[in-house]
Amino acid sequence: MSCLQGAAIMRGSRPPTNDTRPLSGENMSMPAIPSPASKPRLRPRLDQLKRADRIYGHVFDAILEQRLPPGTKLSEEALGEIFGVSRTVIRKTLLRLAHEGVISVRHHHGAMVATPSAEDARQILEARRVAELAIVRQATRMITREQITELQDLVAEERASFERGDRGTGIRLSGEFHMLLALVANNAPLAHFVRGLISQTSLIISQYEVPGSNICSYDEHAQLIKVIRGGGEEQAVRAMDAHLAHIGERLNLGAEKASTDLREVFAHIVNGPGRQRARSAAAAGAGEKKRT
Amino acid sequence: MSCLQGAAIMRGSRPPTNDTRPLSGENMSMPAIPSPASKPRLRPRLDQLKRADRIYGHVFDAILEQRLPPGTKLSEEALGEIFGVSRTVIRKTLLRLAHEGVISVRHHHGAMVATPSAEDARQILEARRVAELAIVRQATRMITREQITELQDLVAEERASFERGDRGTGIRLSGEFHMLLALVANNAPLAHFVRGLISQTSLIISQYEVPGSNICSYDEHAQLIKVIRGGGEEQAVRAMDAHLAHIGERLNLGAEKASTDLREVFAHIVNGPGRQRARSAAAAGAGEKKRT
DNA sequence: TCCTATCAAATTGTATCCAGTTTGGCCGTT
DNA sequence: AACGGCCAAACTGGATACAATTTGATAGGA
Repeated sequence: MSCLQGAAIMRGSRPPTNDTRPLSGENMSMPAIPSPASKPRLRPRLDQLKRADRIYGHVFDAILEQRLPPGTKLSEEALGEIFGVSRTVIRKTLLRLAHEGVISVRHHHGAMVATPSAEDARQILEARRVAELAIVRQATRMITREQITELQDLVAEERASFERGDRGTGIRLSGEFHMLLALVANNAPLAHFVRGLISQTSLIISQYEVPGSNICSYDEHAQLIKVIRGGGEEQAVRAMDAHLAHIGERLNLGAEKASTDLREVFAHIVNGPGRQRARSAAAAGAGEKKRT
Repeated sequence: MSCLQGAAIMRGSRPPTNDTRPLSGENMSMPAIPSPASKPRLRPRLDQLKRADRIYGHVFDAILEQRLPPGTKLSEEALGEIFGVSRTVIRKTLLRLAHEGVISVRHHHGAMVATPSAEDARQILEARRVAELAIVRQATRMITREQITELQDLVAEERASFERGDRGTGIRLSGEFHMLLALVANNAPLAHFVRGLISQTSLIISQYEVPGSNICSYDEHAQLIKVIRGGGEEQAVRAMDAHLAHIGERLNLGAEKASTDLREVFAHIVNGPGRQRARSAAAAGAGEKKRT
């Protein structure tokens, strides 16, 4: 596992729903992502964030660093007790995480860490490809010398973290690399989109990565910087494409994990012998995605 | 204005944060968007949605159809009274709308319909271009004859709505066209992303469209279908690119609207003669986007 | 012994209540 | 008369209390 998770940059720079500027007439509720021009301020001290944001950050990090593996139940009461707040704040946090796709929430069933299917994984990686190729192309056009230095510093940190065995920080920084690149491209919606995809990629990796492949990708990041600095758009796009492809190659998406969608598994059965309750399942599934 | 707003398909098919499937082992909290293969069920009756979803839908539609113009204050108490629920439910709804970028929420100031800046608009349209070009390419590869028929029916409805003067429905259907295309491409994250961008485009149009340009785009949609049916990916991409470009051309993004970011307007002033409170503004603006 | 139905514990969803913040108005001072 | 500060009303943020739903367990019957 390597190079595709990210946490801090995304969390810190985005006091999400209720930050904002106090005296502005214009206003875009798009998550406030600082442009690279103004000292991105990657990791604002957690202390000075609002409680809800702090909790969000902690849970987010825990998920990305896989201390909370996919499928883990996230009880509102338990979380509230842990962080010393009422369920109100926890619910707000969970709603945000759900919206970003890292947890799934079911009516009257609570929240759990998302367990993307192989098909989900395929779609997410493809979406990342679409977004990040556009980002790297734009970034190659716009990047300043200062920003190149920032990226290089980031990769240096990333490498240092991995080399001194601090895998957690390494994973985080490797995600931040992709985020910082997105900020360079100066497109807030795209950056926000990629941020979510990166975090979901983390879940995918923890589920589908083949055991042996513990290759870290800071060297690919360094290579990417070189190409971007060179200014060749198409070359940069190809480099990013290859980088993302390598991520996909380390996954085993061929065989779906054991636990898949039950209704799909038993789709051929006309009407199960089960209790009448089976009906409610079908009804609840009305507006839901159904691939194939 | 035409062809870029959308409401129903997105709302209806997406009992957002707390829908989900009841008996599935796999689970992806990505918004559940039905695939085109299974009768998309574009407009499930509002009656059978949960209250929170119903309210969300009503507000969402009102914003997209510009019955709630940008800048409108959305008081929790007022909304709660209108829909006959407590503020709790309203807050949940507002959080969701904020996540999707159609409203902006400020700490202790409440929610208001978003007023994207010209720069926001530029970024949103560019993001749409990135996403929709990829979508149309993929859709051209995968589309079935059935899906082509669905798209044609949709455009027919769209045209009929406009021709009988039902502009509201027309606007909705014209957005649904883009959404349906995204569903054909069979990539849930991309479809979700585009959904948000489409709704934000609606806000942009209501702010920046030049008065004269009341051209409706069902003919361009029909043309797009033809090209897609033809199967030429590059041709389809070019057609979509042109279509999106036309949207941008109808906007006046050159001169920022009157009300822009105050801090930017008075940036050249060293330190306003104002009360000490000016400081808090600067502090609150710490983690916020700062273009240029 | 196995199956079914009823019931209770647990947990989420919703409403209400209290606290903190903002904002506009009023009053005193200069 | 104008400016600055104080105060109260309005509204949002958070916590607690109550209602609804799920789910596992237990008792009854075939």
